[in-house]
This record gives sequence, C-alpha cells and structure tokens, in this order.
Amino acid sequence: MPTIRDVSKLAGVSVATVSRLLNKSGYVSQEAEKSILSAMRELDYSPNEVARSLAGKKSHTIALMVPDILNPYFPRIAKSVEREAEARGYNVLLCDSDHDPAKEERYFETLRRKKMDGIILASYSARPSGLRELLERDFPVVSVDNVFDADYPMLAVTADNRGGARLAVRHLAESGCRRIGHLRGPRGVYTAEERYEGYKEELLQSGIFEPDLIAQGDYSAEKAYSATLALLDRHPRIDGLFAGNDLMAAGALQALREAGRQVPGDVKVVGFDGLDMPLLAQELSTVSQPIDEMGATAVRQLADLIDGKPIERTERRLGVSLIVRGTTGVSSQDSLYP
Amino acid sequence: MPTIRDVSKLAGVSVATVSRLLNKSGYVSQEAEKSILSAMRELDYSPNEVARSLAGKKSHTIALMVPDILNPYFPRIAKSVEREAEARGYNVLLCDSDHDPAKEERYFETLRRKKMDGIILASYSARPSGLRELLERDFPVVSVDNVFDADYPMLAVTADNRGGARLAVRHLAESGCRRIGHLRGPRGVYTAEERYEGYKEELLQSGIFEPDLIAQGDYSAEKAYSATLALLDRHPRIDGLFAGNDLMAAGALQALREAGRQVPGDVKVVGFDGLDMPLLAQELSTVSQPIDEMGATAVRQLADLIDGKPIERTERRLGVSLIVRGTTGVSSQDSLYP
DNA sequence: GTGAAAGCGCTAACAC
DNA sequence: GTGTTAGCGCTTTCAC
Repeated sequence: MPTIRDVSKLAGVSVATVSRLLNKSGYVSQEAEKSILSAMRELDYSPNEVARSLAGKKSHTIALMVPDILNPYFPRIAKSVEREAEARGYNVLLCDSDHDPAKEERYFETLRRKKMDGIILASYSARPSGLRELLERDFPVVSVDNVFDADYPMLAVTADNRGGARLAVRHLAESGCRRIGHLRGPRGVYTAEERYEGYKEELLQSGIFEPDLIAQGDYSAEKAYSATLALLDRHPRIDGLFAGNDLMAAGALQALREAGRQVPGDVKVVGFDGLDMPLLAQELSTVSQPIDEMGATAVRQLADLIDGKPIERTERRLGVSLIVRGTTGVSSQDSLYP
Repeated sequence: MPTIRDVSKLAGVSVATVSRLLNKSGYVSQEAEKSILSAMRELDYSPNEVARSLAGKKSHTIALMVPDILNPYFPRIAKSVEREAEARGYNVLLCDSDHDPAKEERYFETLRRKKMDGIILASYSARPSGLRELLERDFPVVSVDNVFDADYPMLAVTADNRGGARLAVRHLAESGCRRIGHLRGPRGVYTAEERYEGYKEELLQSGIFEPDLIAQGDYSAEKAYSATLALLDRHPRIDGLFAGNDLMAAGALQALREAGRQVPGDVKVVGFDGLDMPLLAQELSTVSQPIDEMGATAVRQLADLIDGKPIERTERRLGVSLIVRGTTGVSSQDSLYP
C-alpha cells in the first residue's frame, strides 16, 4: 500500500505539503498540487485513516447503541443516524446491547478504546457505570428517546411522550370510549413513564381514570399479547386501549381478535411510534413520532458537541401527531399504499 | 489519557512487558504481572485501539453493507452479524447504501481507508467498481444472500432459494391451486432470479406454467401492492400467489383484500423469508430462511479469511423450510405468541 | 509556500 | 523473562 511518503517522493515534494493538500490546511502552490494529484492517481493512493486518527486525535466514527436492532423502532433510528452521520463525514459503529447490561458495559469500554468521537445512545438500561465514566471524561454522548437523571449529564433528544399519550387517550374518549385501558411500557423506562403519566392525566381530567385498567408490558408484542388477554379477563367491558408502543398494540390486536372482540366495534386501539410495518400500518391508529428527525437531530447535537460548539439546549423535545386509522373507527380499507 | 508508557513506568517495567501482558504474547513473570495490573487499575488505563491498529495492522472492525436497514430482512442480518462479530472480538460498522450506488462506492473507499478487516456484503447492486478494486487487493469480503459473477471472486452464503420456491409452489399446487401467479423480485437480483427459476421449474413440471401469471415487483410492499392489483385485473381467476419475499406478500395481501378476494378462500398466498413481523407473521405461509445462521456463517467465513485459514467451500447454501399458516388454508387463529 | 522532524501510542523484532 | 528501539502512516509545529 502506498503511503503519503511514496506520494511525496513521486511528486517531488515533502510529506507536509501532501498532508496540507489532503486536509486543505495551509497553502499549496498550483504546480505542487498538480504533481501531487497525479502522483496519487498513479499510485492509487488512499490515505490511511487509522494513522490519521492516531495523529489527528479524531476517529471520524460515532457509535450507535441500541438495545435490539430487531425492534423496528431502532432501524428507523439507525437509518436517520447513519444518514446524517455519513453526510457529515462520520461513520457509524453499530452496538446492539441485546438488552444485556454486561454486553453494554463491554461496549462502553470498547468505544473508549476505539476512540470513538461520540455516542448516540438509544439504549435504555438503568444506570450503566461505563457510561458514567465516559461522561466524567467529557466523552460526547447524546441520548435519543430517553432522559437520564442528573447523575448522567448529557444531551437528550426526545418526543413529546406525555402530550402524545394525552392526544391518544383524548381521541379514544372522544370516540366514545369510557373504559380506557393502558398497556404500559417497562417500569423505569423514561418514555414508558411519560406516556403513562399522559394517559393518567388525561383520564383524571376527564374523570374516568381507573388504575386497575392498566396492564404491565415490556414494549414487546409477545408480552402485550398475554397482558391484554389477562386484562380482558379482569375487565371484560373495557372499550378502549392505549398501547405504549406500536409493537404492543400489535400484540394487543392479536389478543383481542382471539378473544373474539371486534376492533374498533367493541374495543378501540391506539398505539405509539408510527412505525411503518406491513399490514399493521394499514390499520393501527397511532401517535406518530418524528423518528427520522430525532435521529438526525441527535447526530447534529453530537457533532456540535464534538466540535466544541456551544450547545443552546440540553434537551430537545420534538412534537408528535395523532394518526387516525382503522383501529379507532375509520374504515380499515384505507390504504397507505399509493 | 494514560498510555502504555505511563503504565510501564509506574509498574517499573518496560512497555514491551506491558504489551506482552496485554496481548498475552510472550512470558511475563508473576510479580511483573501483578504490578502492571495494579498500575493499570491505578491509572485507569485503557489501551488505545487506534494505535494498536496502526502498529498491529488489524482494526478489529468489519463492515456490514446493506441496501436499506429499514427493510426488515436486514436488521435480522445485522443482528446475527453483530452478535457473532462481537463474540469474536470484532466491531461492526454499519453501512447503509440507501440503494444508492454512489453512496455505496463512497463507502468502499472509506472502508479501504479505515482499514476494515473485512466486509459482509448484504447489498445487491449490479457491479460496484469499488468492490472489484477491493477484491483485487485481496480484501476479505463475504457476500450474504447474493452471488456475484466470476468477475467478483468472493465467498457467498445463501439460502436454497430455488428449492424454497419449489416448496412454496408445490404446496400451493397441492392445496388445489391451478393458476399460480408469481410476484417476482427485481431483475438481475440473484435471489429473485433463483426464486423465479424454482417457481418456473416446479410449474413446468406440473404442466401448469403460464408466463403471463408473473408480475414484476422490486421486493417492496408498495410495488407489490400495485403489481398485484394489475395482475388481478389481467387474470381475475388467479387462485394462488407466490411472492418473492414476505414484504411483497404483505403488499399482495393488502391488494387482495381491497380487491375483495378472500384469502385463502379465493387466493392462497405464500411468501419467502420467514420474517417475524407483527400481525403478518401470524398469518402468512412462507418459506423460512435461516437468516441468523446465514449472518453468523458469513462472519465465521470472513474471520477465517482474515486469519488466512483455508476455506473449504467458496459457496455455502443453507436449507430452508416451509411454514404453513393462514394464507394457505390453516386457521389464522393460530398464534405465534405463547 | 515548503520541508525537517518530532510526535501520536502501540507492536514486534532483537538483544541481553 | 525483560528491555531497547525501530517502525506503523499521518499531522503539525517551527524554521526557512
């Protein structure tokens, strides 16, 4: 593999000049530039980014930490993060913690060793100690769709979970539901708590809050399925259901179907996320998050952090919107496909 | 940040000894080990992987190139690749080409600069010139779910697409279908051609092959939706449909529903992939690929390539299996959820 | 405008 | 068993 030295020799200049041209730093005369360029072409030179990183103290790589890339929410995040990152000259290292705190900690150490320029944290484990250490070292980290407590001082990009939940529940109430259940996400997970709060607030305000209509889920369709069956068993007359995310809404729909409940006739259902899953997306009323924008915003914030630019807000909360479809009463014949 | 030199000083040994311990290469005495370990702890030392890469000629990172991480097939690949890679000490750089040849080429150049140890290619663009260059330089590359022609000599891990297609079509025929259509994948894409061939072979053998029952899709649900509507228009009496992948099957199901066709009553449908999408996975009969195994196998092959181990087979073809569910006649009440 | 040279933090001979 | 030292390929002062 040809090196910068080979190029400099062939071009009859010094490595410093080649480096200047490469990085567009400092002056390089027309003729020097010409001969360097042709030397590069002739040698098929390609700068060694590893050496650049070592000397220049920047790896031009950021890490994306997710709990499970199979959860369709995260490919959405990954897509937008990758896009924005690539556009800004960063590459993305995919870290799937697999919901395993040990693996996550392993990754934090790896990221430190690999001198990542920053981390987009789309994971939501409790209190990763590796993360605390990184933060103490002023490692640039931006959290997406999650807000940590004060022990973990970092930027966060989130959606308006509380407001979205209220939108969803209000819509159910306005559609005539009086017994509105909630299939909530895991305890201690920020978004789950926020959505639960929104649900509660709205119903409290309407005077129809009933704590026993809440079922515990873990953001997975499987758990949602069984939790919904149990909920139906306890409260056969439930007529509305706000699921903490679309995946759980899918599990709930399956359970409702098997329990012989008509949707939206007997029970109306609203999800959260606005994922674009085949079949599901045709039917499910949901609260849509601007996931792409969240990913892109996170990268932008991270890039500013890395560049040492002043950060105006430490928390960015993006708006959500209600999408009304078949599971709350509109004809399910409507198609998303053009 | 403390360096290996700081550790060696504090431990009262040379950097070489520390390096030996770090890499478990060469002998290190008990006492040296002890003092080094405590020095590391005291300094909170973390080896600089960038420097290791430069000196040691290995980045311990592989790239995963996908055309679109939003297509649910690719998170499956990503998951298994990441898992196997992490277990073997490699990290994974996510490269989403976005179906854009220019972006893909940009990535090939980047991967060369970043000294990736290898590439898992789950992309399927025609003839990337950047890839040819990498191959010429003996860059380790393993292709998943795709086989390139002889100009691109590399290992490949695929599923038995042809056999799977025959399984699907035979199942439709045995279920009583006589006019079996095919919603095929994009021209020139290896898996699409293979599945098409299998479809054709099986029907030719049964004596019910009819070329006009073939509709062109592009592996997306949207295109499948419109192509299916057009197909139904041309051939209202179609009674079976083999979709080239599950995403297209989803689009087809939507079209059939809107066209007023009963599934599986009027038309039976089989997909390909065995994706685990909410709702869809409850109903769709499909040919299941061992995606996890394909990803893991690809990483294993790649690791062997990187380590210079002898490769026994340049092409690995994994078996598939038919999963019969609601869209070919079994009660759609069956649930995948426990 | 350009070049010489000192690192960046680590590995790997090679010598002891 | 351990230490010395020459790189790995690049960036970046600092002179000229």
